Amino acid sequence: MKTPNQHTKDNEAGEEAAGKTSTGVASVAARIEHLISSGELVGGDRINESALAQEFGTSRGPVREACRALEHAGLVRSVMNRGFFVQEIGLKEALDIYELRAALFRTAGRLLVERISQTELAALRHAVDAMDAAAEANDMHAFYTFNETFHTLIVEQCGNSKLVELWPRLQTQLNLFRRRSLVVRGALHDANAEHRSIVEALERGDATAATLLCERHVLSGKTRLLNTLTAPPLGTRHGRSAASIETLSAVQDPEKDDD
Amino acid sequence: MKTPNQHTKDNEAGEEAAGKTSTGVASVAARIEHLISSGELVGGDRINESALAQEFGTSRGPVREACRALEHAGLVRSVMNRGFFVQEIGLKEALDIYELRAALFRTAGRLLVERISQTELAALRHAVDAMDAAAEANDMHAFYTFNETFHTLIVEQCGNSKLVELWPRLQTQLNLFRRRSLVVRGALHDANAEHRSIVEALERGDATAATLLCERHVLSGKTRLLNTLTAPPLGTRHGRSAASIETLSAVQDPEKDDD
DNA sequence: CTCCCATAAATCGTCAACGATATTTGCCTT
DNA sequence: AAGGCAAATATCGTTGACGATTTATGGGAG
Repeated sequence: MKTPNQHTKDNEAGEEAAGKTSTGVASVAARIEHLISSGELVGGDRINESALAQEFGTSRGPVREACRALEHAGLVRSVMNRGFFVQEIGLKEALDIYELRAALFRTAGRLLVERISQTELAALRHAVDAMDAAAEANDMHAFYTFNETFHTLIVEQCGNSKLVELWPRLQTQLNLFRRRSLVVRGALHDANAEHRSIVEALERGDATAATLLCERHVLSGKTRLLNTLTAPPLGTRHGRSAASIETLSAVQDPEKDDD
Repeated sequence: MKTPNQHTKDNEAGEEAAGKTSTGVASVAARIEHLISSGELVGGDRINESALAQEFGTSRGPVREACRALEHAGLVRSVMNRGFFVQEIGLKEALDIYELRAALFRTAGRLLVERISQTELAALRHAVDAMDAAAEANDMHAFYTFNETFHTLIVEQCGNSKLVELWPRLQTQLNLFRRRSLVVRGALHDANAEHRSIVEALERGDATAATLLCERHVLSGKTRLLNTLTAPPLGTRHGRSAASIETLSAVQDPEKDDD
């Protein structure tokens, strides 16, 4: 898939998936980001520039630059004379991010109504159907994937470049929140019902409905997160099977001592 | 664990926790940002690392890191093997930023209603009154200043740290837009009327009104920008007086105090 | 035995230097 | 003379090294 032609003429030979037009720094930043999102680097952990440089087969310069970029991206913070630390995302900040995502998604929906095409609508419908199927099959990973594509589709087609630029950044920050993907089974159907109503609003061209539904969908996600946090961690509800609650992603924080 | 004996360092007190504490890099980034906002570096211009380094009395390393940070801040873009270029903000992107600001300001208003205090309300009222006075006196600079404080007050007190972090970044990006501060005289009163109604909604604790008014205020600003752009640059409309249209623009801030 | 201070190790922030790539200039060919 | 190719310049990306500061370690005093 070629990315739609932007406006740069000197962008040739699709380099890497990162898409950043810079240098190896983008690759290094991506790898650090992966280290973080994969859980190898947990919030609050210090980033050893020399070690990372050696691991990446590069020098400290690019690592430093990547960290500086990630700092403004909100993934790490820099402390004077002590280096870079992985940003810790507490519950408060996670909820704050949900608010921002709601605001952005709302705007995306509002803008998208005016310019959505049939093919994009079809793609959205497909994603929703796939999520329904995944929810039925209890395939959390598939659900998670199609959920992301659904949101990404809406955001990336809304036509607001800055919003497109901002959305994944918030998503990544949110992924720093440890118990991110603790999803209750029933919530999947709820969430997808919201997805479906969003698509229906888009089909009708109902701007106000799409706007409101998009906002409320994210805020519902915020509520769902709160529910999963206040609710007991494992199935005390039915006790039928641990499968009713899936921890899609590593709730692993085996050992973490800092400060 | 040891008592901090000699802590007589006269650094900027109480800023370390914010993450701003890094090194001279922050200072370099600030200076580059100032170079951009002051107009010495125009959109599309290339950033000569060596020259800047020499001008700042530092080396290329910090300059590079600062540029990398500014890249993720949206002020510059990096092109492989060609360096950093000042980001060009066209009309389309400026309008996109207005949409984002509207979404964020809307959320700020919604959140602020629940937690605003009397002192903050008083501060807002003071800003509005000052803006009215400035509008009467046709003092564009004062109006601009109090306008900024008004928005900043609302944003910074909304309680959403991520929003507080994001708002000034969008503001700075918007400042890259060339004819940013082309303001029609009558628009000042309109804008301040919106300000006043926002404050009134906040006083009443009317959440829905505050939310809507905040959003529409920014969108009105977007419309005002469009009007100033589509309208002829100097008063050919009424021809009454050139004073009816003020170009605050070239005003290029006498003193841009870095926060 | 505990606490405190001096010393040692580790790591960061910064710098100057080296190869690599883009841009410019000048010469040669048609 | 115009266009294209090749050398020359300028600038970038990266590297390794050097102080500066923080953290860990060990010994001595109370």
